[in-house]
Amino acid sequence: MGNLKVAKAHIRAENERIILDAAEAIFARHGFRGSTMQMIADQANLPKANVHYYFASKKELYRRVVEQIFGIWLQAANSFEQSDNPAEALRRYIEQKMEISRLRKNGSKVWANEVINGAPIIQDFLENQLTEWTDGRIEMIQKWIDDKKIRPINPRWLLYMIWATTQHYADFTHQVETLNAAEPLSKEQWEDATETVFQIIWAGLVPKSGT
Amino acid sequence: MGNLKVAKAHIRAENERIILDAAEAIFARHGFRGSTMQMIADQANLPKANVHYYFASKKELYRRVVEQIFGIWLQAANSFEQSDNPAEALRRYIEQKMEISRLRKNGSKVWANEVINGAPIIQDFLENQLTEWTDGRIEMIQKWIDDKKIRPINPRWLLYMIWATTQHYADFTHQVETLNAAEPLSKEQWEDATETVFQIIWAGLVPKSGT
DNA sequence: ATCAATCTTGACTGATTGGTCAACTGTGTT
DNA sequence: AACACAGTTGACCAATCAGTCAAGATTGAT
Repeated sequence: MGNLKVAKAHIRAENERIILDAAEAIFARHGFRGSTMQMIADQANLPKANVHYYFASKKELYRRVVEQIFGIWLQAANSFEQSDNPAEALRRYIEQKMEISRLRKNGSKVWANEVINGAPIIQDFLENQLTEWTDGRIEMIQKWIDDKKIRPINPRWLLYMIWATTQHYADFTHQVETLNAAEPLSKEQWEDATETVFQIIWAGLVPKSGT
Repeated sequence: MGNLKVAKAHIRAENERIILDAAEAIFARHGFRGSTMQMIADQANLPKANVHYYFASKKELYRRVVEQIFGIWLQAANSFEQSDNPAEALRRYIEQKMEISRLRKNGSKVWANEVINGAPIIQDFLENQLTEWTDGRIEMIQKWIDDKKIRPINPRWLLYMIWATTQHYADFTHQVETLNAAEPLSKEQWEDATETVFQIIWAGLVPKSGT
């Protein structure tokens, strides 16, 4: 009796995963309106009607994709934990965000698309979780400043700088690769870029020296 | 005789401008597929058929919008001229790019949208003009490094950092404003953000001191 | 006044697409 | 074997939208 539900739930969970992954890829490449349920169905290797069996509407499917991305984003955010060693905290956060840009390009692109278009779907996320998280980190950075661990700059602009720089490698992958002789960045290039981003920002925060 | 053509050309030029501006605003908010010719026509206060009189197809209109943006981008690029004073050149370039982010949000958003989606329309721009320009600037930055005017970093990642950081304020306006109590950034905030971006990057490039 | 050219516009059309539906399949339980 | 129920699927429909068209308005030159 319970077995039946579990077995069925397993199929459901698996198909939902397949469809969500397909949808993320399609939404990333074509945006919300540019993606069709048929494209997503093809990407998932399922008939369109079957996609609608699992997700009532295109909007619902999109919302699920964006929610999933926000979850990953928050996870990375945690790597930026309370710490009185700014260099370590910043390094960890930048590395984490660059890693997400490398491995979860599609998610980042969907998120960017959503925000560029005024966040019609996930405005509540921005207003609640994101605002709360940002305020917390700003306080933390301010404390570093008060303790003279870094130079006095506006913490908010620093955060935006880190977000922008790291996400650039996901959102603008196409541009980055075009400027890299149409090749994806190699492992070495990713590491070098990450290190450079950290080095410039960190040296920019502390007048004395690097690392 | 010539007069006729001039008079007509004037009307044409004016209407084309109105439509291009309207299209830029609509494409920025809704992306290519999300925008309808009807929306653009309404924004321009013209009947839809009239828009089609000036621009044969939606794609052509879009291409014209993107080309216009690329022109502005190149113009800013020129402010980053050959100079053996890195601090001055960088400051000028960052200020210019932040100014564009402030005044030409829509253009930047359309560009971002286009690149995120794999640049289906303007791939040739990326491959030619952008590649050429980028290579030139990289050489220039490398020279600064060789002359020990700035620390040895990979010039390419520095350029991406500047692009990403400055364009963030245009592309992610909605997020920035949500995190600013739903208010646009004030004149002072724009100036402060610009100065902070420059200060961090510049101090990050030169271990010795600021400015 | 006449004419030719540009410009304007409401009405229409063919193609696309989100979503529905009813018939069907497979599986595990009794 | 009979049944219940999750899952599958092709065919269909109503809405939307890019683009067309043909009839008319405007303008300026002669």
